[in-house]
Amino acid sequence: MRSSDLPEVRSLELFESMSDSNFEALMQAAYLQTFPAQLELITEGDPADFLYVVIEGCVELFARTNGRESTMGMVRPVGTFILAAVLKDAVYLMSARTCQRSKLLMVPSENIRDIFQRDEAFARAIVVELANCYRTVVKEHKDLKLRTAVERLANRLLRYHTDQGGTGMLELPQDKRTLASLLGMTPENLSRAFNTLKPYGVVVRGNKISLDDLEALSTLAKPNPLIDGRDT
Amino acid sequence: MRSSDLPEVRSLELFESMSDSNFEALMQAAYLQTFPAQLELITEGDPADFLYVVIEGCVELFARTNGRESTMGMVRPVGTFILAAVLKDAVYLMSARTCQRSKLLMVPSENIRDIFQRDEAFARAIVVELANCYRTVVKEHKDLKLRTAVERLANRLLRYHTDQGGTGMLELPQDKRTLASLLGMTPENLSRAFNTLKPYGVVVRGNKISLDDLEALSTLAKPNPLIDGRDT
DNA sequence: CGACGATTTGAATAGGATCAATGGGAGTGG
DNA sequence: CCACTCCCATTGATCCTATTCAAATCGTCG
Repeated sequence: MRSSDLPEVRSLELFESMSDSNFEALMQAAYLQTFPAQLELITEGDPADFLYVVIEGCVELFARTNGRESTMGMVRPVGTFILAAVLKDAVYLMSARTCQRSKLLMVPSENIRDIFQRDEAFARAIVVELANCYRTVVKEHKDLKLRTAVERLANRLLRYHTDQGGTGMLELPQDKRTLASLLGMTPENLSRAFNTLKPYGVVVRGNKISLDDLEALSTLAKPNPLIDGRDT
Repeated sequence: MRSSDLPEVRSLELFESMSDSNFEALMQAAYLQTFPAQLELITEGDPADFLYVVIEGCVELFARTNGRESTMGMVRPVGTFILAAVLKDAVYLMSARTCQRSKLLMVPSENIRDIFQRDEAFARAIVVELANCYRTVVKEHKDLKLRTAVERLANRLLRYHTDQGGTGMLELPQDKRTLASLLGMTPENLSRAFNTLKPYGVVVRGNKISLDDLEALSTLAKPNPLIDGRDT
């Protein structure tokens, strides 16, 4: 792989504490590749051959069953996906596709497991990463089970708003279609949810949103750090 | 703690590969305690002081927000809960209460983190356990997002049926009220879902169910190992 | 037997999905 | 630069699912 990409990978929490030689070994075995948009990278049910790291672009995790499909998450630089399947040497539970042209690092899962056995610091970093993944999904699950569609949207807008600096403006980081699926609703329903939020100061112009009455929106949304929090 | 309980704890996947001395140390620091039914053991948002192991009885994990409440999972002997919060030294994301009189082992989280640092085998076991937890929640999340209430119930019945030996009979391992919440619906709706399944050979007598037409039920349920599978 | 909680049933409502049709850019090709 | 096309998003109408509220029934435990 190109060494210019190494620093950002190395600085990933997952890789930063491992030994130099083990990191070298991992990178030796890894592939760095650019994929076009809308390419299905992995399919649920397939054996986990690689751990993926998103270097540039964006990847959508999704799941299918019985003809239906739902977006499970989005991965942006610099983030990894399907770590659990790799560690367990199991099949993927989710499929993944590129949203845009994307540069991905693919680390063979054998090498991950191998070095995991030998590098204590790496093993510990993996635990932290896994625990984060776990807690993220638990929060999403709570979100879905405890809130209505409008509440989920309201809280999501507040989260994006905070992430993007809290200027009263925000940009949706994905299609409304994808956002709808991520929030567990149909595109039509998302559109109506935006209308429902209009009286709360939510103004939509394409994928740019302005929040003109944060207080009202927060009162409706009732954000909860144990669901919406970044880290807690 | 009582040494008669040690073997079953020791044989937990999480503890079985760690060194004897570290296991001793963990157990020295741990408390074994019996709690009455319906006692709230931990509350989401509280700091994670202990890792819990269910020795006898049953514990319900649940979450609350904004006045609503939902069952997130059930833990039976011998299983652990809230490992991720303990490892991250973070707050609990879920609350827990006993369903029945239950005997629990409480291991101070400091000791867990301490030995996790020192015992490589333990660290590895933790990764496996965490990966399992993660994949379980992902499956539950897929279940909720991709299936209707009736489908969720049908698949759940098939799973219990298999777990209990596949004799055509099964027993619900919890209240219908709790099952409903676990499946993300109201008790009333669960009752109606059972009625919907009657033409598919599902006969309900209290918490005892018989499945008289497995083929029809499976055709409706379309079970998917990537959602319903125990281990995959 | 009586009381209580859990479950079931019924009726009305609300929330979301589906189907169908329209509007609105972004990109393409003339 | 403009017209065309295509896809996404929105809107409307309707249907279906699930929730809510209310009441009846069942079962269990004192």
